[in-house]
Amino acid sequence: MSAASTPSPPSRPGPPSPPGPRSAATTGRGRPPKLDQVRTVEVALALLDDVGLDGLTMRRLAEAMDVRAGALYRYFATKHELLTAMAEVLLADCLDRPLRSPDWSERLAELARRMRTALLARRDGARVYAGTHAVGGHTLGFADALIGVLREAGFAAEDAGRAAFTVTHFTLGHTLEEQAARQGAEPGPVDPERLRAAVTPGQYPHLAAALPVLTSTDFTAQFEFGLGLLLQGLRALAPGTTPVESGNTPPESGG
Amino acid sequence: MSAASTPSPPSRPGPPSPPGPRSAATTGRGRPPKLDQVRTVEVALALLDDVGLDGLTMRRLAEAMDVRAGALYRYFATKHELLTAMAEVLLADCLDRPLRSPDWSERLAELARRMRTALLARRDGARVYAGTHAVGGHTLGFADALIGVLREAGFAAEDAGRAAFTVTHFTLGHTLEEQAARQGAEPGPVDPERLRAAVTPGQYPHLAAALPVLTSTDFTAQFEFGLGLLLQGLRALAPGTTPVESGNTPPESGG
DNA sequence: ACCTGAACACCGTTCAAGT
DNA sequence: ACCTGAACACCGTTCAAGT
Repeated sequence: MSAASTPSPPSRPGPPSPPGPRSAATTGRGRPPKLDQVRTVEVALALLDDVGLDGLTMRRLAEAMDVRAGALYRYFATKHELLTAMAEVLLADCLDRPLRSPDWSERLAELARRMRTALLARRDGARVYAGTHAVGGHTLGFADALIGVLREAGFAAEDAGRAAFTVTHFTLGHTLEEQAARQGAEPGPVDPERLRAAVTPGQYPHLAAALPVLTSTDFTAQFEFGLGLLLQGLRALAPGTTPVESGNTPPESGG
Repeated sequence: MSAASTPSPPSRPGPPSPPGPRSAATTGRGRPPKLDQVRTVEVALALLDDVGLDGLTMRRLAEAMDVRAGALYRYFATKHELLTAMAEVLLADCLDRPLRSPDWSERLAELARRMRTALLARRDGARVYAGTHAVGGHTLGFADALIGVLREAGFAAEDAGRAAFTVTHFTLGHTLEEQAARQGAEPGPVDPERLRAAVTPGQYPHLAAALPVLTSTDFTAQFEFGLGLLLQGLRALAPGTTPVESGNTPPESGG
């Protein structure tokens, strides 16, 4: 809602693509198109929630939009391009409200939590995100915010970039596993059952000892633990860490 | 090679599966089968390197084994089950040599590095691993080793389990992105080019400042940075950290 | 016991032709 | 300009029938 920018420019640069459909009427002549990029992505995301990534086909999406499958290819050159547009929208709400905490590590944590929440909000969201490389406004804006928090904390651009990668990769890996565990991993029976059966205490003593936490469904606690480790490591690495009191104004007050 | 254990027991427990093919001759009567689980997984991994995960179909695998596609279903109930067996073999070499370092955090790092190396060793290895939930000997053994290192360092089983998850999720997320970046993300042009084009310094000042590291191809440095953050966080959390000297014997010398 | 042949119910993608 | 109809070249999976 509100002032969310469109996920990608309407006219694609590549020569093999058709003229360039906008999100609404193009010329004003003739009847309005039944399809457009924005609505197609919306319907695709709704369908994703219904049938999952493996069930999301161009034919089913076309049916949901009351159109033949071939018509979709006027707006997305490939299914992968559609998935990329979907991934872009997944992150749409991550920056819709300000980061209030004065503590940079808390602001960083908040961004990571928002990313996890955004991916969890739709069925197979993490898989969609992992399978694409969106470079739209939401994705780039999120990455910019992540690096921005770190640079304002005094990190050099290089370390800030690396740390942002680390946080993103951990969040993606965690959410991928969480989402797989939450819905029984596509086919077959539930995971903890198989794990319990496979872990023979004699062969895997440490695994057996940790079995309660390994089969726990408190994924938030798991995520916070990992995030805490990363933040702890970052704090130890942070430049100019005056141990306590003050130290709130960023070194560059440019932005 | 050597004494690598078979990835999974030959007879499957589920009632809807056929009798139970072993890896070689079953009765000794009749001509030997053209297929078996172990060889099928080997050929599938070789085919994966050739054609990638998206090109790996049951029909192509069957062709590579000089058999019709239907025959594969005597050994694997679904394609997903085959992929799970492949994922299991991916980690086969992770524990084939001892962890020599006396420093627990270095042993943990070594395990994470071996996991990354194992996933990178085959095309789309990280995607195969992420898409499955193997519970075979190699996967469980690796998890047991990870938790074991942490418990020997004095961590309680619960924290050890959570930390093992964190390391695994980071490694998976990183390797997924690394492997995607290494081969131009399936279709389309290379990523850094699109990223450079999309990052307008005015809109994304922090992204622009970090662009060199974001488009760097030194993935090992990136991985080591993230791993270092995690280890730093773990060291700060480690119980009974006698700063230097001795402290090598695990709290329980049972196993 | 193990595999073939043939089918079922789908896929993503292309493109002439209609309107 | 936008969509349909119809096809192309595939998929995963099942299962009677052969040997």
